[in-house]
Amino acid sequence: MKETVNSAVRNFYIPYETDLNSSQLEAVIHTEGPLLVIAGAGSGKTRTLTYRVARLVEEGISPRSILLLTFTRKAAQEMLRRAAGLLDNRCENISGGTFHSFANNILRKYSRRIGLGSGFNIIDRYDSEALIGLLRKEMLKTHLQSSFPRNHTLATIFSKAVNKVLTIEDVVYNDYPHFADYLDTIISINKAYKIRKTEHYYLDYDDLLLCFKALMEEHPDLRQRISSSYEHIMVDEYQDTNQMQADILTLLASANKNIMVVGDDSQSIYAFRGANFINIMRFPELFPGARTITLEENYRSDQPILDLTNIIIERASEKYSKTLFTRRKGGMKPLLVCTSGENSQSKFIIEKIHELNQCGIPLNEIAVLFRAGYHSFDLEIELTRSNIPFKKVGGFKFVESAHIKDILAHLKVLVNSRDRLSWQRILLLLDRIGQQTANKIFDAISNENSGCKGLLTAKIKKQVSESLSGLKDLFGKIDSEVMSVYEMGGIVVDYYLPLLREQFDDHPKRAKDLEHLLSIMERYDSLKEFLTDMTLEPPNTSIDDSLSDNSGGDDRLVLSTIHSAKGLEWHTVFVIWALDGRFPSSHSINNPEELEEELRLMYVAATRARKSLYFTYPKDVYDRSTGMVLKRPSRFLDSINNGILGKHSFGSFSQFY
DNA sequence: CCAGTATCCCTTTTT
DNA sequence: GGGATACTGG
Repeated sequence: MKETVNSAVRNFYIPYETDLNSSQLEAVIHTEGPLLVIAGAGSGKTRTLTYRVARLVEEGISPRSILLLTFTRKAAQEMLRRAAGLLDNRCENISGGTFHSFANNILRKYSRRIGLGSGFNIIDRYDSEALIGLLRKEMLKTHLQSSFPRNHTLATIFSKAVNKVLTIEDVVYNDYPHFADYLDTIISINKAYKIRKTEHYYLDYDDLLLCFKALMEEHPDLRQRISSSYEHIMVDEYQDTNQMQADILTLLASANKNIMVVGDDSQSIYAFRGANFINIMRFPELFPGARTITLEENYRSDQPILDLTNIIIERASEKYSKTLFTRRKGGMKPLLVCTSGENSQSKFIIEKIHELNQCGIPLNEIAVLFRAGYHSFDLEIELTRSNIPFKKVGGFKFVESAHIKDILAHLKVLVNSRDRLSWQRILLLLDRIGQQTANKIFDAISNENSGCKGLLTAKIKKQVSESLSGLKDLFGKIDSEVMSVYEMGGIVVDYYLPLLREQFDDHPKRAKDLEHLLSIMERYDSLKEFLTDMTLEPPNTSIDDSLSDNSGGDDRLVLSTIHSAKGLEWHTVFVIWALDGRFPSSHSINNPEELEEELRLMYVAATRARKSLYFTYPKDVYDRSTGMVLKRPSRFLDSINNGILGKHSFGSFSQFY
């Protein structure tokens, strides 16, 4: 390992000195000891990581002992692919993925050591809420008081406690003081939730991290083995990690201190998930002797865009100070456009897209970004009408729609027959079976103790038994030992189609989604793996997208939530609904911390643009929650002088306003 | 105990 | 403007 110190005298295949600027180069060749890279938007963060991966491999580090933790698996794959392009395909063997998927892999490997038996199911947020709801009903018996927190809120509280490494009590007192009276009940539901998860072999997202941490803490031999097997650790998007993840990193890096984290405190946008950009500020304390390198040269945006984004982020109160600069002078001034209504906002976008297209800008170089998934509904209708192909990223996911979850439930019980939530889902689809009957059937199946084949032999009342005959046939047909994932999926879909037609009036559309799901299944050899991926890394595209998948090819306009646009860039970016009360949402206006996160979100959106940037806001929108008419543009863009941000209006305005 | 109807809630963002 | 929950009739 000492030889790396003298790397300057070694010959490398990749011309690092010419390909990288001086800060990037410094980050790439600093391979020993902790390193913090503060990377401004568009400053070549991915480039730096990619070159560093290649550099480590060139230095002779075994790819398997390099760990690259990223925000999505796609990001990791993309980086490794690019590194392989620079060097060779050794780079593909690097261990990479999200914290959650990495934890999942380790836990599968050592599950027996922590009493998890041979397997576990990962439940998503919806399942976890459903389970909490079940327990709440069982425990409270009496009817829900309207002021008692909803399932969703309970799940949020539980999750925050885990991710911020706090007690339930802390979270309730800090963030939900109005529920303080219910504290005891909340705590006991949390306890019951934990117990129930163990009984059913469920791990929720947070448990993956929690168990992983426990595994490392409680088993020094495993900690030693795991941490010493990763000589180098790299973490991308560090500003979006939380306390729990920081703890895990400390454990992972306990054997070798070669840990590099990259992030931008100004782009921290996941506080709602427990992320805390303070993490990145504290890295030097956590790893004494850490080197800090700042990347400030922006390669993405033209000067006028950068002028604006620098002003936006200046309003943030706490940050590592850095000022981005570019050598790309000239270019178009960003524009703030007031439109007469939501629909004229959509019309404006469409008009501009036609213009851009005529100038030779391909559709896939244009993106429309928004705060929340539903903000694009009207635009989606207008785009379809104008025959402009698009793909939507973020918001509602394909796997979250009822019909997909139905299919997955049938497959989940094959893997884990104790999966009560899935059984419920399956059984409630059937006629004459409600909550109670479903519970009885579930108990009967569990008593058989013969996996999901227990359904075939379980003692169930005659009348009910008739409703079950179709389902029995189904499980009689499936043999998970010999069938392929695709085959099993096909059988389930055949069984399900009649139920689909009965249940949904838009069944033709949904049936196409099922075909899409089957085509995904074709790529998998193991059912377990398929189900894990559907929970841990589900396709991030919306339902509609699965239909338009084939039309328009790759040249499609991108509609995306700002969260899902992280790390990406386009020639032209439109940020719609830049209306005060929507962005920032009226929800966050009274909370300085939340408001600041909205500001960073606006910053992330604006810094996605290379050449042109538009903000649009419809005027005079009625806001239900506050009963106010929203008239002003986002406060993050208000009172910025015309020299930096141009102003326009579009559409027909009533003269009375 | 199921299934249909009334009512109330909230209404980001994602692993 | 929708989804989940509560209530009620059968």
